[in-house]
Amino acid sequence: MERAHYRFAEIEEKWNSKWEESGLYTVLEDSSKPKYYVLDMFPYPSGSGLHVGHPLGYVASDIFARYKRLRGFNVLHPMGFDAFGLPAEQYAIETGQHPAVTTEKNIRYFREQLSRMGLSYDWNRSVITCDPDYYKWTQWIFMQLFGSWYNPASGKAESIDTLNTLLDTQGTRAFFQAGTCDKELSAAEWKALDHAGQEKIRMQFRLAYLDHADVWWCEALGTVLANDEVKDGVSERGGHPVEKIKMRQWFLRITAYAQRLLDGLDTVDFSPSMKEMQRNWIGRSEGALVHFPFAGKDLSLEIFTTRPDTIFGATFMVMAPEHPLVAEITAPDFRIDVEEYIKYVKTRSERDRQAEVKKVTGQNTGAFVIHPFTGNKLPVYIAEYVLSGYGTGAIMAVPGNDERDFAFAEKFDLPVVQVIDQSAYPDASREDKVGTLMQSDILNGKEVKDAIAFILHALEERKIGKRKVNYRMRDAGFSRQRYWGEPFPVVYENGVVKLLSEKELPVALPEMETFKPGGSGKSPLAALQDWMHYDGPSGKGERESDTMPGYAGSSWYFYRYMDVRNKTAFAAKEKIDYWRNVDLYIGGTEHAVGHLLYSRMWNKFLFDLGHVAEDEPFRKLVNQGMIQGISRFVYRVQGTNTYVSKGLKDQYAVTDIRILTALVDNDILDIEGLKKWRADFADAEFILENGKYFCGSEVEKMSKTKHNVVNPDEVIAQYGADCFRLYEMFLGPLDASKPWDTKGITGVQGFLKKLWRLFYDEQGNMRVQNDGNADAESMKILHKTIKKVGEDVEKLSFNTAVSACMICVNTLGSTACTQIDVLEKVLILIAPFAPYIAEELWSELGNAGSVHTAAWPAYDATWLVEDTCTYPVSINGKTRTTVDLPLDMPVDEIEKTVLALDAVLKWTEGKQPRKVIIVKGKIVNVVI
RNA sequence: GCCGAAGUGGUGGAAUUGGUAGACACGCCGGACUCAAAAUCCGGUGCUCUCAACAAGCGUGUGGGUUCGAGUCCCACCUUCGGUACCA
Repeated sequence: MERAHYRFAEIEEKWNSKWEESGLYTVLEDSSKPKYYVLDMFPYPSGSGLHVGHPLGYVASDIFARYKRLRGFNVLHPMGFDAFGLPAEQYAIETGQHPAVTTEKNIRYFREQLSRMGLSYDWNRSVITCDPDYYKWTQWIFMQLFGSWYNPASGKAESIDTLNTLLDTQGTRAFFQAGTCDKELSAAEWKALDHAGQEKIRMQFRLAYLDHADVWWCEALGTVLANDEVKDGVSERGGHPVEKIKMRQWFLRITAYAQRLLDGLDTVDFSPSMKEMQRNWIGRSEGALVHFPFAGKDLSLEIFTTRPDTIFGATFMVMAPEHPLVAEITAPDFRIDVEEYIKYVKTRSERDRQAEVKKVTGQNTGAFVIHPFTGNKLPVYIAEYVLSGYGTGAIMAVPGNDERDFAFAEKFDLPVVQVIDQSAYPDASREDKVGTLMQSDILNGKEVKDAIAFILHALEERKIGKRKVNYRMRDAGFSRQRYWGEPFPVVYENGVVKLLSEKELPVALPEMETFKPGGSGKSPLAALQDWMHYDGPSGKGERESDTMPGYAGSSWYFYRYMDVRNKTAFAAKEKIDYWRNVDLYIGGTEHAVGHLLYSRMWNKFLFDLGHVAEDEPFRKLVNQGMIQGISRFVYRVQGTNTYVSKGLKDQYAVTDIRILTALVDNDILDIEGLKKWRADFADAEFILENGKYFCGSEVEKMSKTKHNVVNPDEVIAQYGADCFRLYEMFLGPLDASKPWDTKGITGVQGFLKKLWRLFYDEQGNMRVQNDGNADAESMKILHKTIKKVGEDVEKLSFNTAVSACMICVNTLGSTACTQIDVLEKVLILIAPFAPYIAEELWSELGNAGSVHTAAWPAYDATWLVEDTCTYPVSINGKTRTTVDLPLDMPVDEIEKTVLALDAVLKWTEGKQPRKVIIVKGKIVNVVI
């Protein structure tokens, strides 16, 4: 191989196959080394392949994994594919290609792309969620969830058997009182129930259970739609009307874990903002349940409020339009209007209902409730701003202390009563919990905090209501009316659900010709009558036609990596005991409240049952930012095929048109390229500036339709994987979103060339020697860099680490350092970032082993000491001069020297300074 | 709307976490090498006034505040991005 130039293509191909042959990244359990588990959020293998945004996190985790290996850890660093999902199914409906086929093709392409990047995954441990050997265990975990309940007494999940024992001996009374069961039964009454009746009660406890819930139904498309597929109240495809309908569906009782999910956040290393998002999502609030009896009926309205102190300010009630009592309590004269309003609400998304605060809608039901303290009659309304899923689906409206209630009262001309005197708090808003109660009978004169405590006591004493901790989070919907997901391992016998036996796992997804919906909102599977009808070891009945959602397979995959081929368990106990949990998890913030909460819940559940070793799955979480694309625009003069350069576009009426980003270099358009790109530009005319056409640009999400996608394959082909990796990191901090502009890559390319040049001269002769004479400047920069890069990598501040490497190589170039000890250490520092070139040069120095199994160098602090220091001298905050002083000069000595400087005397005009500010032994400011 | 984040030169970003703003790169300008180009190397580059230098002034989204000192802390606002429960 010619040595004069850095030939990345040859080097990378050579080492890629050598590493694979030698199994360099194969990892086994090894109790002699500390373990470290570095995990990437696995990708959904979409049809368009990877773009330059995907590898950001993968490169970062790879650098960290390599660094940890150099530090002596046994590192588990796997990768797999989250392969079930909606896009593959939609593609199948459109093209008739089986999702399994397209998914497999996509995965192959993803793997090929990933393998070029020099990522040190142990591919032997790869998982694919749509593989029956994998989803067998997803189904198995579902069976455990179905067979378990959350025992509030022990604070953890237990087998449903312990619930049966409790019910047999005590009935449901205690659960009824706690609000977790809707029937109050004695032990005898419970025992008297038939199987179906008992199962109905047990359903209220199981961690995976059946219930009814809304889905978006589109009559015209004959299918259930995802929220994403509904825009502005109509289907995104075709613009057909949609409405919400109720369907029987599976749920996971994640709310049982609400408090533990909240508490667990204190034990993990997530960013404060990530914890905040999860806390807000869980949304714990302390308040009260209060019963307001309906006038003239033997019924009461149960409401939840966080402000029981304002109960005397309640002037009306608002129920969610979906509230089960609405039909029953509506007065005859109001029935038509109420039904009309409910129909309107059915077309509204939950987000719209909350988002449009300016638009106040609602409807009087004609019913009244009796205020339990005053005996006043209060009208009852329904309104979309009250959601059925939160609290009890009904509120007492206190317009004096709630903005939305106030807006509602104004619109419907309802009374507003001020019950809190906030005059002592002029800056407080209407909703702040401060002030003194007034017009509130027994609460008058009390501060809000005391009033809350007092009224809670009064409510409980009079049996009108009780304290209640409420969570905003709802149970997780676990059914999808889709084909491309895990089938449920259940059978319905006369409408009563029952698990299949473990021996029948996996319940394979049956083959299908077409993937069209199964009619009346059912999944495509409903059309497979042979499959739907079950007659096997577990009895006779109907199967479940719904499948599990995307998050089922992704909620536990990190355990399967520990023991991918296990046939008898999702992972062997001893492997889980070795690897325990994920030490560093890297992925996007978009999963903050979805995937990260579900997988934490599954983990806690598996932990309760003794299947895993740790209560939390992820010790440390780092969120990488999104890499955006730069969209380029040309400006067409309206009604012509003439395009005007950006600087002149204001003189015309123009339409902005996105063009292929690759056709633009440094804002200047390649006109010939554009003409060839698309036929409609073939005979376009251009109005130029200084003989050039300047394009506009905008930073946006990378997507095919915006023509701004940059494919890593092309970048790697042109610059090499090492260069690509370095540039991904050099772009900016890991957690920031930033646009990709390939132009800047020449900077890191130059760095790699300079690195090469440290080892080979222009004739290709090796320059490195072993004469033991590195000059002081080389030693200083080396040890400074070891310290800096080590600290930066620990902080995952890879952009600054790369900068430090650049400075180091530049400096060693100018000192003409050829000393082997120095250069070997530099190679180890660079190895995690640019594994190929480091390996090549390392082996060229005559090393037998791999640079990736070397030891991270230690720095020698004696080389980091400076003899003098430049002190800035500021006077009244402005830097007036600087002075060089020895580092070991005592502080009072420094002070004397500085105060004697001409520049200082000039500014103080001989006066004694008022104050001398010294920070870390430096005089930074002299105040006159 | 609600929850979370970000805003620093022409561009990506750095800043010891309250102490010399603009490290390191890209781009641009000038120079060397070359018949020429590419590549490479050297120098310059926040803005304003100035032929230029010195000096000065202004500068971290906007408006206030705290401080000897604010990109960093506090208050209000603007813009952009992520999530908002069936996209993954």
